[in-house]
Amino acid sequence: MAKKPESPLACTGARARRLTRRLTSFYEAHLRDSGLRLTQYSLLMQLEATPRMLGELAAALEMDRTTLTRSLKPLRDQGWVIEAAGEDARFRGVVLTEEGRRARLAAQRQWRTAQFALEQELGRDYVARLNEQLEDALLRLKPLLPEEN
Amino acid sequence: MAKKPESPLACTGARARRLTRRLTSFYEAHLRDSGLRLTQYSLLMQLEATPRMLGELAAALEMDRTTLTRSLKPLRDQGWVIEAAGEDARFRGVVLTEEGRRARLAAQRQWRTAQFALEQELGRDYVARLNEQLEDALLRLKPLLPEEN
DNA sequence: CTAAAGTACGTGCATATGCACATACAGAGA
DNA sequence: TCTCTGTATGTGCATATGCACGTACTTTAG
Repeated sequence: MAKKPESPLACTGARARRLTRRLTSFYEAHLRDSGLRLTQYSLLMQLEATPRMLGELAAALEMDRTTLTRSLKPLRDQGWVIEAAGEDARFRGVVLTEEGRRARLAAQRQWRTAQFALEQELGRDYVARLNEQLEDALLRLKPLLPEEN
Repeated sequence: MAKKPESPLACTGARARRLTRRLTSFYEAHLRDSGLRLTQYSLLMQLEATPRMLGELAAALEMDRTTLTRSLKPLRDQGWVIEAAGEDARFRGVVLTEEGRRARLAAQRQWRTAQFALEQELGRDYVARLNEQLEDALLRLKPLLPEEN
């Protein structure tokens, strides 16, 4: 039994990237009116749940710390988020403003529309399974620790 | 039965993005020596298979055309790829150079290491299933067509 | 043949992503 | 108190991503 020749499509990472692109464009088509990107929406949701220090927030979202810093800028510019140093001046607290709360609420309605549309497209159960599969893969594939220097 | 409250994690798109980040960093940790990003590797593989016009290539990889243009630049700079106009000067053919072929081959070895490591981490069958699931989701979730103006 | 319509691409702009390096601040020890 | 070290964060650089808009070249209608 010869090994199957490798096709460029055999790459799990490439596939995941492609699916993510498609999903992102799907969600963002619905979020367009809110002026929020999908990432930004996730950010606002996370802040609503628990205001946090920047680093904590990055860990919760599992985003690179520096990516988060930059992702917050447009939200700051819109007045949806405020950053303030805590007692320990090294920390920067990130807080949702009242306007931010409103923006999040509006965006959430559109997000729901998107999620509903996705379930229409793929089937409610299919989406539920997909969520579980993604979640399970996340549980199994541990993030790489940055090299401890 | 009351509806479950929505958590920020309920979003399929956010989950997919997270998994993609993790997979990308996993693969790229292995590809590091080759100097290629995962996307660039996919690109070289695709070119090896069939040299194409830029637009065709973008469609094959399902990448935004303009993203592809920019992604080719570092490969051009490395001398791995050459672009040339065809008879119809509107088209630009993208061709792998001999050096590009060598780079691809070296990268492919490292990609294999990565894929193998992934299978070690998650189990061979699990990865196979994940691939199928991703592929299936891609088949079902059609890409959005840009608005026909 | 010439203007209009169509096709394939590139550029500018705004994020998203992560690494390497620099900075700011706090606590521990001399 | 004055480093030294550790912690939280910011910046520079190089892609990745996609939309809106502009450009170059071809084909087609008149």
